[in-house]
Amino acid sequence: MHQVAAELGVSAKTVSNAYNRPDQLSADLRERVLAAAERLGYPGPDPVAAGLRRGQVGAIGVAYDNGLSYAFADPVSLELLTGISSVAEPAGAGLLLIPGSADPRRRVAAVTGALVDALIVSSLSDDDPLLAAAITRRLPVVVIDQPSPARLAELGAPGTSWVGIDDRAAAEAICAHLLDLGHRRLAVVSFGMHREPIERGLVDEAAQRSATYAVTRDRLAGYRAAAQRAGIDWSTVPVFHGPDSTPAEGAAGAAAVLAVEPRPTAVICLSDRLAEGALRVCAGLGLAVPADVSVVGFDDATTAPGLGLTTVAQDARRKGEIAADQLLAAGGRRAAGPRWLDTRLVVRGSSGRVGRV
Amino acid sequence: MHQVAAELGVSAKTVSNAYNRPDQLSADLRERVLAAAERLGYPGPDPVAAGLRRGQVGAIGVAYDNGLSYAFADPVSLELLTGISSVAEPAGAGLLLIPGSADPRRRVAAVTGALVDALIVSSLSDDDPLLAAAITRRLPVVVIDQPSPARLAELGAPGTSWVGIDDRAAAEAICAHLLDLGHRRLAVVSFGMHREPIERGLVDEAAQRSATYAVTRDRLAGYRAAAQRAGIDWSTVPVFHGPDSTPAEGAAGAAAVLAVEPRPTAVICLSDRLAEGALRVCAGLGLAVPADVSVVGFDDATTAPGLGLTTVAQDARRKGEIAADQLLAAGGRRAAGPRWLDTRLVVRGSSGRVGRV
DNA sequence: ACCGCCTTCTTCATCGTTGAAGTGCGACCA
DNA sequence: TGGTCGCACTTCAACGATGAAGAAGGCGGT
Repeated sequence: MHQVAAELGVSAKTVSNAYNRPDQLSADLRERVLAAAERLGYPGPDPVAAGLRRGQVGAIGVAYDNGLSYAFADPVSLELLTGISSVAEPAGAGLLLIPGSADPRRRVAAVTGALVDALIVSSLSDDDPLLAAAITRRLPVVVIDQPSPARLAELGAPGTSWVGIDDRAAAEAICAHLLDLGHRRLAVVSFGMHREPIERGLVDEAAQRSATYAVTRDRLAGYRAAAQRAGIDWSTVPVFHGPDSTPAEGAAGAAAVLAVEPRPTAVICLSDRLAEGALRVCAGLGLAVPADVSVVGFDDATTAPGLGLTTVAQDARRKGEIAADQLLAAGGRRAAGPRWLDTRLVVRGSSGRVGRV
Repeated sequence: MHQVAAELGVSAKTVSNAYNRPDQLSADLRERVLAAAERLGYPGPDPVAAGLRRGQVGAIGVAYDNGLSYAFADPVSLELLTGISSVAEPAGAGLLLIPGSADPRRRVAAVTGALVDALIVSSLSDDDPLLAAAITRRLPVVVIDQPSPARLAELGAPGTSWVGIDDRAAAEAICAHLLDLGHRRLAVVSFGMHREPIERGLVDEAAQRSATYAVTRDRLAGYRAAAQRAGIDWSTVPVFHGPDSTPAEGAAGAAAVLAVEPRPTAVICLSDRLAEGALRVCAGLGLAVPADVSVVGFDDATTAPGLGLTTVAQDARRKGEIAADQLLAAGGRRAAGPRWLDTRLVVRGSSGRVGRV
């Protein structure tokens, strides 16, 4: 920049203005500056330096629990991203997808070193150091889904907002739906309970309660509450747990719980992706849905209507929009209180009265 | 940072080292520095300033022709993103999704102002000013798909690499497949030809040739070449053109071309997403596929097997991997030559011999 | 003729770091 | 006992820009 300025015998500030404040100099001089820049191979003001000086960089960071390829594969997190970008994009803000890693140190370093004006963190376990790192940066932060607002309060993060749903109540509702249909032999297929993956398999109530993913914990608690209210002994309900929310895990889980005798009449999956795998397994076993087994999911993902899946709808896109709005409005300075979005039971063909029709 | 240094009576550099080079100071002092930082509310070294000083920021920018929500909706661009992140993420590099905009000035500004070490630009029209902006920045740049290497050479962008496929040859192959099956009455459903959307509708050969999206132009040229070689008068082939590559546009296009008399026996879609819409329309019209009409797509997207769609497979994920590799290896300093990936005809149930079986 | 104002540019200081090179000092070795 | 080494830290000088405030000149109004 100084070279260009020297070339024309003007000040560096004038070159700067040629790019950022065209009204601050004559059109003629501006032309000459731009021409000289071209000639000297000056690529224009360095955004990093400008960002330093201005104190903002025009980007929002997005950090996930899982890796990026997972984020791109999961319909719900795509909805989230879509929501975020639908607000950020018109505002001219970029989205920095922060690289994940199994190594907590690298995860933290990526958040610490991200060149962003604000952060959205999503779906972290209660003990994820990534959250602390985000808070330490003293940037506006919005947490989506988990950890829960309660946990945030514990961490003493006053500048941190939260958006999510009442997972427990939503889970209760869908379980109640099955109970209303007469189901008494339930089974659950769950996704991850802890950051450190524990063994795939059936887990007892104590383990369920100790899940460090709030969403997992709350949904399980919701199912349990509804079941117990209906007089079901929860210890007889097989709860299978795998690390991820993928159809493959859902298939593995469904296969495991459907092997239990007496066979459950309803399989409750913690997500639609798990349910997708469960439906596949039912088909493979020759079990009719819902005549032999009812299968329900969670999320009402884009795939759910096609699968005819009974599920709980939550508006992931809206979550993203709200989070981004939060950060862009008022520069995200003021943290809003926790924001609970509505959920809605969506009954489709995968759930029905117990027993052959 | 200086505050923390002053508090302890050490130099600023030592504080810096406490964060970045733990081996450069005693563990004891490091502890004290970190404690003092905590006490004073120092959030650790500012990544922007560090980025300025170091000359790199640990992020790769990704700029699209379309907006971000489109990128998240399209299976092929998701594959691309997955490929990019599968390489960038383990390397600890973030992905900055650069906001799109209908206004070219904003598009350009977003690229000019992005805090990144390198850029991946994808699917731009030949005349998109975004590309020039990317090149001007003198960062390593990889272009995916379009503009073509020829156009890049024209622009005189020596530091710019390219990854893509031979769209023309691939298009020729799938058209030849239909011709081999005996089809003589072809129709084409195309996505965008120019950045500035022109009216939806049928377009003649001159318009087809003048498309500024190289991919569109080349695929159309490929279909045409194969058809003409088989003695078909291309001017009799209805080519419908809509702005986007979505099932909705595919449906609109298919409806339009299937209304032409005599009705085409094969509908060639420029993408699997368009073909998805075309298949829906066929079903709606009561036309059996492939007995009444063959439908083919392009891309072999993740949705294609489920649709039973005959298509041309291209490895979008691999493109992303190569692009990211290119930029991370050797700091992307050296631009590699153009890199053509293979394509492969994938025959499924949506194409068959002409006429009722 | 004088004043004030606008336009157009300049000066100055600063944003917060970190590479490269330097200093002081105890330890180790012959 | 002198010399060399390595550790732990410091000094210096950028990295490249831009906000705030200031100065020169021209111009219109009274």
